Amino acid sequence: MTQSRTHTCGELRISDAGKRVKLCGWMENVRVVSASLAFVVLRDFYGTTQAVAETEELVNTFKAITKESTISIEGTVRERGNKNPKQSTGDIEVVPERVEVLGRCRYNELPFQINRSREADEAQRLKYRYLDLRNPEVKNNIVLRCQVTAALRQAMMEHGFLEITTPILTASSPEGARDYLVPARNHPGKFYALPQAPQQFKQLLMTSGFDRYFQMAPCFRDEDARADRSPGEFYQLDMEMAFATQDDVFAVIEDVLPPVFAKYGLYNRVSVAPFVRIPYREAMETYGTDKPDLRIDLRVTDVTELLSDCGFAPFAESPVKAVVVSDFHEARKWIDRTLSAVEVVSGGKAYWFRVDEKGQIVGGISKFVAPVQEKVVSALDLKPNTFIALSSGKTALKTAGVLVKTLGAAVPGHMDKEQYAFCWIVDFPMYEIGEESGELEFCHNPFSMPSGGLDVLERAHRGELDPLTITADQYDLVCNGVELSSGAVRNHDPEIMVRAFELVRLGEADVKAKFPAMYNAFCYGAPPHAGIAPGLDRMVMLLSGEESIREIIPFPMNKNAADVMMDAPGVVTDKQLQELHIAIVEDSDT
RNA sequence: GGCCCGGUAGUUCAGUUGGUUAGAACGCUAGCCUGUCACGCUAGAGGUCGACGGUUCAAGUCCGUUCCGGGUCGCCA
Repeated sequence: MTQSRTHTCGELRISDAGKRVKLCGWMENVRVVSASLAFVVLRDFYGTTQAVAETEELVNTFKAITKESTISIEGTVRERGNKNPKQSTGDIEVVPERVEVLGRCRYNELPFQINRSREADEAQRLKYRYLDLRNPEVKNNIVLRCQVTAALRQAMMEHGFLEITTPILTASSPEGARDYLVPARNHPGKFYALPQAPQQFKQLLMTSGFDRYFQMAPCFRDEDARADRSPGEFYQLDMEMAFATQDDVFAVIEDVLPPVFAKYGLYNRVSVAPFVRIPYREAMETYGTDKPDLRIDLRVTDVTELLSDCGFAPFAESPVKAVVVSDFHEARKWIDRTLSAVEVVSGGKAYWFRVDEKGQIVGGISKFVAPVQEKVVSALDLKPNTFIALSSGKTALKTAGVLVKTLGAAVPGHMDKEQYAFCWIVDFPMYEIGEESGELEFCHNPFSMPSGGLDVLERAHRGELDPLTITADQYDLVCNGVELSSGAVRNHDPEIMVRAFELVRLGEADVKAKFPAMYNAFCYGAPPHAGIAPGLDRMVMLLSGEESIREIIPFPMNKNAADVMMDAPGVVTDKQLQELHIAIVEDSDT
């Protein structure tokens, strides 16, 4: 290229008519109208511009170039005879005098058509992600991600936070998710781990006196994927504040996130500070989940007393939960389809009956409910045309939560969709009875400060208080039913830490063994501190409206944590293995 | 690891109770077309129906096994 481009493909307007320009880009399409008339669409990052070929020679030149080759076009801008109001550059076209192929596309058939790549098979898209990203619809999500990242970073700095990067090669942490391990060449038999989160480092920074820390932190967890959970790696807006309480953290988040959501999201209605706060137990009881979607007006009602004796076997000696949906007019087929979708998602059974237009209980398990119709109708205040979905057994609450979410979204009139509705889930329990062990265990993480501090723990140790009633100063940030983040006021006191561990039959030695740096550091005078880490990927998902997390990651891995484009994970040479003191052992179990 | 859904042309899909030569759209190739913009028209090429095994006179279709992809439960302090 003797001369660089003068304009981008999204730039030229009617006022540029007459100018001599040079454009570069991908040749998206050639529309051949006759032997001596063709229109060429040139695309780059910024947009598309049409060029016109008006001689047989030029038409043949373009016909000979494969689509998606990169080319440069030098020529003159001209007002179009037929303008295209749908295009920002639709008033003009370029009459080429010189066309040069810069990078020839060697294939006349691509794995998928660029402008329709979103419809293509996902494995193909991921293998040819560099082609997929040529599609403006796909590319725009990545642009959005950059803008959101930049806006969050700027807002955090305006709030006095310093961005500090923490190690990627670090120590394996004993709890939580599976670690990604990295063999240490100079330490035979030893491994680094990729951080599941910069948790301990940010707490150490607090101990060092960095008052307000944040980081666009890469986190690595070797756990299975979901539609909203990328396998392997993800990013968090990780932050921590010294001498801070729960309210201080909430205030920062309530100040930082809403403007970003309003500016870059699909909806400009966004919760304002203070966000609704819902205690964990209340959320579970009324929404059937710890990540309620406040845009939905349905609630879970406990009907155990009302229905456990109705003779329907699955309700006997089991909690029974109901979701009452008013103004319901869907058909039987719809009900079957919707409830079976609920069962797939929740893993539990869903039952139903409804109140018809005459006020009679009909359909589903009505045979069992009709005999106690009066009691049920008055207890639940049932009006005609009401649908009642029910769940029971071990998964009653969870299934009810899925019912709320599914029915709320599917039945007209129960969801005010076009908004970002934030809430805080607070007062998480500190301890629970472990399902396998049957003994007291930490519910979430042992870093959180128990509400009430040392005093509460001492009372629990003395048997004056059920440890299961102890809550932690721990909180989740939820938006539209999506868990964006967990956070907590941390336990910065070694003594409280030890006492907290002792309740689950561990002691000082265990604390020291598990978190040596943090325990030692806290023994040198640590500030009370608190923090949170909203997931960047999930936020961008909400803002873009995408339902798959892969749509907002530049180069995502597939469900099985494989990068089919780079062929990772892949085999390595024997020499590499030797240097790392690694021997491959075949799986022997059958 | 369990469960659910899917795998048919380069791509996205249809394919009825098993039945003659497996179709459509887009894309591709060729021809026609002087203002297209999802250009249009005509013709053509393109298939190991994921793989293996079975049932049957006959399998894309039924059965079994297996591989791959997605969703979900477990898991994700």
